[in-house]
Amino acid sequence: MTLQTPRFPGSNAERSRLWNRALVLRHVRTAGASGRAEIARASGLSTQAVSNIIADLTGEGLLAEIGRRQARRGLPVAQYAVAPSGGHALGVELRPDAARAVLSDLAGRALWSGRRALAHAGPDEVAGEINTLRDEALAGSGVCPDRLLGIGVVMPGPFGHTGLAAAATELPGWEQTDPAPFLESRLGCAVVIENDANAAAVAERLSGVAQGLEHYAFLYFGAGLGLGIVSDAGLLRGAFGNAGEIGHVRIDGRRLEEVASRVSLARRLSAAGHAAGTVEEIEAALDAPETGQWLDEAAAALGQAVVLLENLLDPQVVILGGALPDALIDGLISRIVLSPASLAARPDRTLPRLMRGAAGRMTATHGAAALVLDRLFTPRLDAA
Amino acid sequence: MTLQTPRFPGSNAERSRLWNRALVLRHVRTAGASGRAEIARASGLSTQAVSNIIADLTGEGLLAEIGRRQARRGLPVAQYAVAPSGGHALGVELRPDAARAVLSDLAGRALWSGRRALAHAGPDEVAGEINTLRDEALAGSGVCPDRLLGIGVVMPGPFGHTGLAAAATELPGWEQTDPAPFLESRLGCAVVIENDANAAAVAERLSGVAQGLEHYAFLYFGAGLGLGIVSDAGLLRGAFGNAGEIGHVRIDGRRLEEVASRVSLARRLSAAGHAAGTVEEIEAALDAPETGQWLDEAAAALGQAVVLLENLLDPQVVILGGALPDALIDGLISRIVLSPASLAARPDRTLPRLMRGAAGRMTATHGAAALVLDRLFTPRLDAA
DNA sequence: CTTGATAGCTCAATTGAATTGACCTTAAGT
DNA sequence: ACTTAAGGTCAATTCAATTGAGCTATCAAG
Repeated sequence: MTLQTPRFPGSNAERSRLWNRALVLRHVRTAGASGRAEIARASGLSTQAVSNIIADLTGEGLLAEIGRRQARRGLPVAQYAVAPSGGHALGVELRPDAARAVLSDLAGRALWSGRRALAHAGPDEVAGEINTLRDEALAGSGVCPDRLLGIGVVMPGPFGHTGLAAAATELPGWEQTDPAPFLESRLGCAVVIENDANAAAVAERLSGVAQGLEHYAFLYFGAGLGLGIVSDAGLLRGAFGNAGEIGHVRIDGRRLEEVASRVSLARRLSAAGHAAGTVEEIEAALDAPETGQWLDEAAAALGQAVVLLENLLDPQVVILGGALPDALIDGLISRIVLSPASLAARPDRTLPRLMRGAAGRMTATHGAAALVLDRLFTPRLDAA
Repeated sequence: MTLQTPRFPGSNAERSRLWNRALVLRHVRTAGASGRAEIARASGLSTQAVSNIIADLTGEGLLAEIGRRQARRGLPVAQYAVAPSGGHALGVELRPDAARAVLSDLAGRALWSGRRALAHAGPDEVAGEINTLRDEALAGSGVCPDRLLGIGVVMPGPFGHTGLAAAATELPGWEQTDPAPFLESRLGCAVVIENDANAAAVAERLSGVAQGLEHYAFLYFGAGLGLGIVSDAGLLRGAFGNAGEIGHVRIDGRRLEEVASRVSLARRLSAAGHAAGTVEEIEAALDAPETGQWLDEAAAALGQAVVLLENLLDPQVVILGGALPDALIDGLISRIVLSPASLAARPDRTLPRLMRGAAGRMTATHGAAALVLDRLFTPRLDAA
């Protein structure tokens, strides 16, 4: 084995097993409780192979038999389902001033959540705070430490040096540090790093409105406007992990973020004398005329952006979500008029072109946990 | 085995072998002639596994020992390289009025090329003409029929029913026919279908300027303007295979295709009395003032489009190419002023942000053949 | 000119995991 | 009761990768 994981690693019996294990778990999760034969048909494996894998997984507590059902003829099928408490993931959302965390089980349910203020958001302090959050989460939920599959961390992007003006959201002190290996060595467990939009996109696939979808885009309202692209059932991350910087795209001569973001709404509201620093305050100003004006303007710009995404990426659907009240997302969706001159205006559509994300405003934190769980359910050749 | 190939098929010993074979071939092709030990290090396989695979591949004629080189100490390494005549691919570019074809060897060299006029471009006639082209190609080049790995076909997209106005380039009679399975059954060999931009993008990776790159976008000048997106070393195809419709994207209120395409240039030239129906005629009018005006306007629009792509996809580079004279592509590249407010304006770049494609104006036809070859060199679990 | 180190490679045995085919179990239809 | 259908287990086989011992060719040092 090389030290540097190659782009395409060689395959062998053990990696085949890992791949097929993920295949079994994924089928059980997405298609619901299933019997061996059904999983075998869906995966192309022999029933015997599925049997062996199921024996492993039940032994490890990841899978559980949930009874037998006599459907048609024949022997009643032994139904297996993911055991929610077979594994857990800690999702951490890092912001310059605080870290939020959620401990989630395999079913995606939050067992514990917490928050810690950050005086400085540099690598050392962050590692320490995540460590504390993990301890609190495990203690507070009674979860056994060796049932923690990994920690997902959502950081504000873009990562590395780019031509984009350093937004106020970027974390200081991380310029020289590659977050994933650093945190992995400090925390002693698997760490997945993503930006908020990507995490939100993954969360929707795991337990939101994008279940079963393989191609979609998620427009994420954070401080600015982010974009998570899922293509061929995987995240599109780009050469440096920074794909999806849609906020800086110019629509009608203005950066999309200036028109369609929480910051742009807050600016408009506070100019009119409303407090608009938090989601709650924004929610309180739902009926303000400024909110209506913002909706109209934002919807016009977003409409063009969505058609742009449709034409470039040919997704099954575009999802809107993030740290905005559901009512505002719905308001945007109802106001957005999508051009029929788009790839996506196909007559045989089954899904709407726009949907609202299901995860609500804790999307990013939940998404961080979802990143870890997603790895368990996604066949991969490259690691354990 | 299921009949429908599942999204993620199960893995077994035989599929592992196929995967690892592709891994070996890919290394030898991209890194040049190599010895067993080097391939083993790069792939993470044991030297023994590499030995066995090399024995297979040389037996099949796909790989050949090209001598031994004593570099440093130790036993001189037996160097292996792809045997160019070990396999061939027929690339076919379908247009409404004609089909062009190239027979290419494993090294990407064209051994034969030809063209047949099409009276009707419906499925039956096209299958017949491709059959004839194959026979002519094999006869004309002396290649053994069982050395033909497959046929790559480039068709004008978008495929299926979309909201885009049916361009004049679309082929009639294919509305009800899924091209790949239809042609596969008619031609009795593997068939790969793509649009022109995707094929061009793959061609650049196999033998052009994108060798070794895993993230890039190819702006393709065909009749209109197409976009091939390579992400994570694979084509981004979208839910219905139509990703990359950049021609319909609006820049400053106009469809990009109206400003930056061969058709737009031809319209401008012919309004000024120049013939501009073919690439040759366009080449003859290189110094016309209308050409200069077109270059300025097209470059301005393309500059915005490129920054858009950079921000959405975070590619290593954006490549321009297709059926335009090299001088015009170079003219565009030199005129395009890229905003520094872009993800791609990172200080540590090693590649320019824009490059000209290497394949010239037969890009699409060569790309069609490259599609077939690419499969041989790309590890895949899903098929033979 | 010998000797040791280094690197590449081969042979034979082992191991991991999937497949195959025979057989068992349970239920529905006749 | 008997047949059919469906799910599942057991044991043997097969495929392909790994492991470790041993061979070969070259360079470098004594």
